[in-house]
Amino acid sequence: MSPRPDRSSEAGQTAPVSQPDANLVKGIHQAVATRLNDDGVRYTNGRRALVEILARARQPLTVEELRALSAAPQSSIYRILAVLEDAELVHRFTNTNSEFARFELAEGLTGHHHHLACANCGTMTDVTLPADVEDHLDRAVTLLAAQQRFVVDEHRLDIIGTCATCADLR
Amino acid sequence: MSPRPDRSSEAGQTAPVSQPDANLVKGIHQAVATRLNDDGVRYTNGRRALVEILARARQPLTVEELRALSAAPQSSIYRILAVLEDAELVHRFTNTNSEFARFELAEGLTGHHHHLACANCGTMTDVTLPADVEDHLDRAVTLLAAQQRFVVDEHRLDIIGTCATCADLR
DNA sequence: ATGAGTGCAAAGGCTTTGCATTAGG
DNA sequence: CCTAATGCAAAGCCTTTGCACTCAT
Repeated sequence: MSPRPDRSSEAGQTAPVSQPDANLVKGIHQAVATRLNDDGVRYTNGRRALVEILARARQPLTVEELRALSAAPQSSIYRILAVLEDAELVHRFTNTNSEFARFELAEGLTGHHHHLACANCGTMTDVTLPADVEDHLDRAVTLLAAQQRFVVDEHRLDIIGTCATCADLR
Repeated sequence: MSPRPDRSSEAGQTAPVSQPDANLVKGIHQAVATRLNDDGVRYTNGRRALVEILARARQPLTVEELRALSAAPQSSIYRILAVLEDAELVHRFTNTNSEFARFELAEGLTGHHHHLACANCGTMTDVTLPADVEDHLDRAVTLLAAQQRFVVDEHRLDIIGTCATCADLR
């Protein structure tokens, strides 16, 4: 009668921090700096370091994963994430599997995308739908919502299944 | 620097338990009974009562909302939900807003649908996309995933915005 | 009778917060 | 200098669990 998936074993493959992509990352830092500055909030080393990690990741990360990559204590990580979330620079959510929270840079910084979520190892990777599909979907969603006088702000699509790595391990 | 939305005030409008729809509900009980029986699990009064509430709701409910509608103690609610989740009769997830968990009957019982999630009051309501849009999306998703050797199991689409009630209150 | 199910209260585990210290402008 | 930011440890809060009791078969 397993109540909830075991959290400790759920990390799956280690969190990837891929190749530099220096220009893109630099641009993100710039945007974050500007935004925080406008908000009268300091862009300190600790905050810059976390943004760097999030910018290089190709996927939303958990606090545990961030901790493994960041040297900052948990409380600081949570606090920095809260600051960035308030500034709408970071998006926080929890996977369908209802494990712990995951964090990613806001779409304003990374562009609109969706997630491939592996039901086995829990990892998520970013994906982008073809523009025409996205348009089609967007129009349908707006129309549908309007019927209920619901004003659409955004949509989030998660694709759940089994990732290649987990499939290979079987 | 609001870290997380305040949980206590988030209930929003009270959880709706709409008109009977007796036949549909009866069918759901039937399906649940069969499934649990196959699993060698008893369909007790407490469990039946919870399923009844979920079946009548037009939306995923939190434990707090279930509690308000159910008379059973929290621990039993959580335990019953865990049993139903294990039997794949209930789906558990947490809203983008990262509040507490929400529960709904599995799509096997209710049919495939998506959610209109109000960013203000936190309530969610079920919606269905036109079949052609759903098809278009489904094909694109499968294709996209295949490129990464990701095997799609299902997809979940949440539409975030402001519900009519909250819009009126402004 | 006998094991599954239920209730209560206590424990767990991710997340938040108070307070003293450090660092940024 | 002076306020914002950080670190540590303690507290919070949703959720889970141990144990005794009850109910269904």
